Amino acid sequence: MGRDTEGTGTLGKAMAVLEVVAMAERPQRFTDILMALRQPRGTLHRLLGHLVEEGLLVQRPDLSYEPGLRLLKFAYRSWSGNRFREIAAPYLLKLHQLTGETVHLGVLRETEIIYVDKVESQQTVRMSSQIGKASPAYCTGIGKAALSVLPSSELQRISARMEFRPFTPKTHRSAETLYAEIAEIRHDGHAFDREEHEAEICCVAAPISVPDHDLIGGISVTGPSYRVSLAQLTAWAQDVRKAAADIEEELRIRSGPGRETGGETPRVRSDAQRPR
Amino acid sequence: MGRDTEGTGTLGKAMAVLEVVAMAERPQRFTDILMALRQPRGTLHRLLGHLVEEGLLVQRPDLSYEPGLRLLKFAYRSWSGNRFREIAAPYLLKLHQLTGETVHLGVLRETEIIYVDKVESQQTVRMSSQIGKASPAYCTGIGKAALSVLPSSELQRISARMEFRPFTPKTHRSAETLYAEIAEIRHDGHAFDREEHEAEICCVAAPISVPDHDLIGGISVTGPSYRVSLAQLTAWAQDVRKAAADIEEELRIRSGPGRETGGETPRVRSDAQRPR
DNA sequence: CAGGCTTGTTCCAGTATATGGAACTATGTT
DNA sequence: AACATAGTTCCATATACTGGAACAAGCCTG
Repeated sequence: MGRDTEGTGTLGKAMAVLEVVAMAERPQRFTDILMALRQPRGTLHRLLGHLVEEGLLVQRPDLSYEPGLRLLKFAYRSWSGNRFREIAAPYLLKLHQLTGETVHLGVLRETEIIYVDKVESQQTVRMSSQIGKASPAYCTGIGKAALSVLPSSELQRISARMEFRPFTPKTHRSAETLYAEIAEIRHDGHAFDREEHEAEICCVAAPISVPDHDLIGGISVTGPSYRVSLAQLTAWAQDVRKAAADIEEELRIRSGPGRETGGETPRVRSDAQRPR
Repeated sequence: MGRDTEGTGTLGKAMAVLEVVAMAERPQRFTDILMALRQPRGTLHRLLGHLVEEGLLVQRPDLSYEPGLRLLKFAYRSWSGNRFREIAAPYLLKLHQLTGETVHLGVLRETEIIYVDKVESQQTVRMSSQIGKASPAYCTGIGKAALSVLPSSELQRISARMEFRPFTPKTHRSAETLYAEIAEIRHDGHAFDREEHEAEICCVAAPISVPDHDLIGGISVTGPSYRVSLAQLTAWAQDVRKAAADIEEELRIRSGPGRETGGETPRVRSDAQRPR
């Protein structure tokens, strides 16, 4: 063990706590977090105190913890200033008009897909139902599409961390079957979700990859099985691929030499050397 | 100096970095952050590396930094599971139907109001335009309303940190004039924003305070000056106050003995003793 | 195109700060 | 009343953060 020595010290631990609290359905008590993280009591206690003081967590009267609002503030800028989202938006809309179904934009982060934007019919939904929601990559269309464009070493590393929880009867249960499907996806250029995450829900997705930005994600068209057949999804596949390719290209253009939305003189070095 | 010794150590510094990057209009470069925080180069460099590794920041090809998506993921739960928002939602809607104008729900955090929800006419807006947005408390309706229910020691502490940036000709420029208005607000039970933050925009607001949750915020009805007169706002004031009072009461009921949305057995102690 | 300037990266000794085991207090259970 | 459970505090120790200073690399400017 001790292979990947969380190089981020205190910060890493703090984020691990946030992760536990934010991903839990209900407010977490001290002991819940303690057991989830297996940190020493003293350490965790101090850490929680700090997180509360920083406004990242809030402690309720019954002493349990839930995510604090400061996170919302941070996320606002993270979302509203996101160029990926801005650039993709019109293409999402176009896809929605073409298909009449819900369109998602998502980004791969470790083993998860984080949904960044969404276009759906009934615009009654606010904070668009699941912007910011994270779903496992191995059982979602965008997730598998994104995985398919990963260098195989990365795919290896990431899939090693997956849990393969069986959400439906059709969910992948091991890396092996996932790899097999990813091989297909690499060939086809698009991925399906055949009710693997939620029953009665399926989608087609295509990957978007911009190495310069370390950005890997994708877009998808999603619908209920009773209305959207696999044949229908297959028919849409090329449109989805086209949209993905267009977004990818525009991102490349508008980031490299570009100015525009915070273009800034690109002082590219011989090789990307980030803090390590 | 050195009065309030940021008790949160490493975490505090990391959040200060996030704050700088998230609040800046454009991506921040190393030196920008360096000057904003006046931390030693080595320290900051390592910290940025950690933040990137954790996905809280993203480094662009030109080496500048912008907020990472992981923040969006955290915020999703922070918002979707927020009881304050859930409970207030129907009252916001009612106020909107009554007035026809935009209704906001906000929470006070230090010197800022963070907007948590919003109801407006044209529901075309997604991620509702400014959910998660933070505005200064001293020049917004909800902000001043919230400040008015603070114990005066707290008001003192918080207002000492304010910057009193003059957004419009009518913005408060010092704590003195603000205090004077707050005295009025305490008496009336509601606050106005008379084009103090944005020209041509005004609002009425009422405070919401639930000490058990350390929750102080408010709701407001906002409109453009050409359509909404001060007299009109004054007429709405009692409705806003009523809504605020109703929300406050429901929060008290549903949190104390309540079960419901993660009610949990309230193990209230002799005195609230949080980690310090 | 050489010299100065700005920006970002790396190194390392010193020490402040986080660590974590263990004892303690408070609350609820048998 | 004794036990069990949940949360809080304490403190010697060492790890991980600190921050000055040197280094590397792009960028002017004369």
